Amino acid sequence: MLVYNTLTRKKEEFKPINPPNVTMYVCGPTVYDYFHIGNARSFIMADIIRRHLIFKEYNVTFVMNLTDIDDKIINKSIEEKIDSSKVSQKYVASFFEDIEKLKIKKADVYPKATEHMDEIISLIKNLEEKKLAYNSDGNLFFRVKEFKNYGLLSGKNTDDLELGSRVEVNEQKENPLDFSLWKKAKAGEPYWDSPWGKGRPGWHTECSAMSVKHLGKTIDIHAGGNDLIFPHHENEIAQSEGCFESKFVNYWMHFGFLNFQDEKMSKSLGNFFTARDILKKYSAEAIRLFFCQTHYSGPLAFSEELIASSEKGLEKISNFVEFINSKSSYGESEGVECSFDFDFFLSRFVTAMDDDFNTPQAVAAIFNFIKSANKYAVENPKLNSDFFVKAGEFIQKTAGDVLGIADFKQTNKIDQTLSHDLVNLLIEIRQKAKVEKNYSLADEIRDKLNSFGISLKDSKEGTTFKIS
RNA sequence: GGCGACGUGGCCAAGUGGCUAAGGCGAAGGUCUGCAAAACCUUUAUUCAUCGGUUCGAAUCCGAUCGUCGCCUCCA
Repeated sequence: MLVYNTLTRKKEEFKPINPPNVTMYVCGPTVYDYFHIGNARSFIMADIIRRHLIFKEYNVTFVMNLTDIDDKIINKSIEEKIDSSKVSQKYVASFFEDIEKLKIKKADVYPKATEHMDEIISLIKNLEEKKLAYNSDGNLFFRVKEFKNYGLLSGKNTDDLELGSRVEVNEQKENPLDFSLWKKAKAGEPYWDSPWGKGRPGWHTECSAMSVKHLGKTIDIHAGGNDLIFPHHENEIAQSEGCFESKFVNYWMHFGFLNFQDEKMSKSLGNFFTARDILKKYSAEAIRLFFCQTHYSGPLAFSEELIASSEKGLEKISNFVEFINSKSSYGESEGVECSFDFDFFLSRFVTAMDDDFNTPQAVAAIFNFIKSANKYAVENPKLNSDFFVKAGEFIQKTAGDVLGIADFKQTNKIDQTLSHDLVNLLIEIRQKAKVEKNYSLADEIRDKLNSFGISLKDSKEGTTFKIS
């Protein structure tokens, strides 16, 4: 398996520290608002990477942090005149609702910053003892100049950064590049007690502290959006490696942005759609397929038309699932032996995913499979059920388990409900009407069913239906 | 100013030195059907922003030009 590593700017052979175990940490949301569809891209692609590692029989421990204390949360609590913990609770709850709707597997742990104050404080204390951090009137800062590898991940050198005009000027800092580890509480702000007085952790500190606590000093994969490379991940490396004196992360993975109208979708620009709003119009599977059709690392332009076209593409998969479903349960056990080469298509899919999670190629492998399997079934009308069972397994493994854009098992269950028997009964009655050339009755049955969202489809082998 | 990504058919998007340049949407034709809808099948880039260069051979490597975007401040 090859994985592109931001740190080395190359694709590298993936070698976990402790195979078959893999430790994976993904930067989660700051819970001050609903997350937008651009955030969803990162969460979904991280989910797919994890699912593929599981498919490859790795034992993955997946951690996603929830930043539940920070300036934006405090601002929101002031705006809405409620306690900051109420703000974070509300958006933690909505976060879980949304990721469930997006068919994202739950992480093994969702550590919260506010529940790891001891770990955060001891990390900062350690840095202070090593002179990598200094206290400036109750605020703790990291001394960037003392950390040799600073800038390695983002490809920046400290001299260039100093020349940049955008570096924040803060009288309390020895150097404008130094970043905040602990913020002294202002009047009215939430606070935790520390050796330096009342305050709260800086943004970066929590990830270092929680990653080591739940996954260990050195982890296999740390992932997040492109915009986290600098300064967030750069600062995490400085803190963690400064504190523990061992390598923090072996593979750094970063997701490209979702753009809208030629600009990065972001809260601050206001050009965003929340994931929950998009979910009102489009299925989770269509959203996931839309993201899979572009490689995770590149930019992706968002528009409703594009999601709509993915929704259409998805129909090709769900039609195929329905087709094999209708055959696998009733299929003949004594038909023609199948000679279809399932392994060829499965290996194309796996090869694509093994090459730095190339989901566009993996999706192409699925569509190629469907096209060939359809053709094969047309050319070999008396196939035994073996073919359809294997086709179902193929879809379940690839589109189901790994990409999360189809669920063969679930559809299969629905097939066996009473409502299906009832619809089939109506189809039988309609068939009799058709034989008697009573087309007005036949059409009436079809139209009525259609008005309930059940569309009938006549073909040579009989009538099938689809519930929308 | 520093660093980085990108420019492939009507739209989206893989491919990064050599078989016929994946796949999806759209479009056109066909099969099926009492009609219809759906489904399925077939077709749809001698060409990869432009101009040079390297090479037996380049969308793929090198250089220049044009254009787009991102990071350097909170951001997935």
